[in-house]
Amino acid sequence: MSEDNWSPPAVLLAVDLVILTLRSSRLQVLLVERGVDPYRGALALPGGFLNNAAEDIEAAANRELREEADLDGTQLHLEQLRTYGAPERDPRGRIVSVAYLAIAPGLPEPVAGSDAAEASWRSADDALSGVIELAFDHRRILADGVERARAKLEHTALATAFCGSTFTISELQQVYEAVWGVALDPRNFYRKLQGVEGFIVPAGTDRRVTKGRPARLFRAGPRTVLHPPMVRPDTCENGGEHG
Amino acid sequence: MSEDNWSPPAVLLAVDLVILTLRSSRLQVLLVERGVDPYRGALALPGGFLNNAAEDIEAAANRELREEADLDGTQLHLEQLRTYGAPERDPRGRIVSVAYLAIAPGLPEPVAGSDAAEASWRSADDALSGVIELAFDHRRILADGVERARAKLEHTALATAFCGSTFTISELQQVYEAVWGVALDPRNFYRKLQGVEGFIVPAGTDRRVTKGRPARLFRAGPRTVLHPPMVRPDTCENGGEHG
DNA sequence: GCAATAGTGTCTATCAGACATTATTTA
DNA sequence: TAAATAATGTCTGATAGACACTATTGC
Repeated sequence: MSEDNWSPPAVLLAVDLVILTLRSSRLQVLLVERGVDPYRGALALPGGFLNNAAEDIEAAANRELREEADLDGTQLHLEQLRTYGAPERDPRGRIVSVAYLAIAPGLPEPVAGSDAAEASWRSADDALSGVIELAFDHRRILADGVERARAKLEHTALATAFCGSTFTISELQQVYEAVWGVALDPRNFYRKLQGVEGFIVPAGTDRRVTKGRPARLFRAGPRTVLHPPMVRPDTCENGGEHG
Repeated sequence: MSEDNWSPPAVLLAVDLVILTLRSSRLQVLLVERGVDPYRGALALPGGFLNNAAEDIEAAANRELREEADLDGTQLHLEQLRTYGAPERDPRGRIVSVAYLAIAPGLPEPVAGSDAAEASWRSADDALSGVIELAFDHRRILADGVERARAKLEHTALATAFCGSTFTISELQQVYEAVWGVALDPRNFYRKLQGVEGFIVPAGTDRRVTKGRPARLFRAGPRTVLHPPMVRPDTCENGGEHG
């Protein structure tokens, strides 16, 4: 089965980042314009190769987050998503990419002139539907990232990662509505949220003033796993309905 | 930031398999005894390097499934679990491993003399608790695999992958009980299962004869996503953690 | 005052959890 | 007959979904 002088093949390892945020109540993803072939000029997920053979993969993800998006990985949610390694996924050769999912609070457009000058926030829906074309298999990676975020909103407190350190309940509702792509009843949402102990905790007596009555401010609570979960409304998916 | 003659470092890519099954109503995992250094003689997850630079990663997982476990990947559930790439995880050098999770129906002990002669089913609990020591970071990989299986039982039809082509409702209940490590009420379980349309469908008029009244046989239905989900009983968990 | 948003209450269908009962087999 | 397991039924507390109402701001 194995020859005497067989030795395992080496591959190039890259990381790609699905960085999601909420801007103007829409789910957006950070994309960069490629400056080199292949796919020069096309949009792609931020990412790059390991710096050296000793660099940890998650450290590489944090480094790309800083270099390409000007974001601090210690301040936002970052988790490994999945590894993509089809032999033909990159025309340059055998490149295996470990994708990471990052969730950031709403941020301004990356500043021109910075390291992240080529990066810009784009509509996640446009990228998913193909209105915006992505290089390589990045559309698939994005789809997996968005689906991961959707699923984790249900049973973890991930939604707070889309918000600043303090937020109102309606801001949190906008996160759920934008990521899930559904409309939620504010009153039921309010009641449900208050019922899950430790999900959100009051943040002092400050209020957020906009147009109507000022809203109370909260911050993320100690609970990360939601019990019972938030329920995503039936979007008549999959094999059917229910009994 | 990048030197002119910089080139990305290469790494060795391996796959590791978390193969779970149910034997005697216990969750078990397939482990192999290592015949070579490092960790010679210790138990480890089945796995190995890519055969060549053109081999697809999932194909490599299927190949290892066949070579090391004598299992046919097309007949059982196989999904990518996670990638492990800490620089020091393997004393031989920089080896990045893509772990896969496989779920198999209850099977006999691998036959001595076959390619899988070194493999044997072991208690998943023993391996998780440290009673059985595993090589490398394989205990962590196993823990992630078991947790993935536990979570997926809740909102997918994965449980049927632990059973043969036909099964009884109580057999399916044993899957949930063994993987979750809880006791479930047979009557509520029965009612719940029948209520989720498309999860399981009757398989003819045959019955499974054991001791008491013969049980109806079912097979997996078309539905893969459970709506509403099966609910894992409160095991007074959480305060904070995440992966 | 009006418009707008925040926050609370109430009803109801559904469902999970507890537990009783009947049915069908082997020994 | 008893023992064992399968299958069905009933009650109850919790809750998701629908929707009406009150509260507090800016204009």
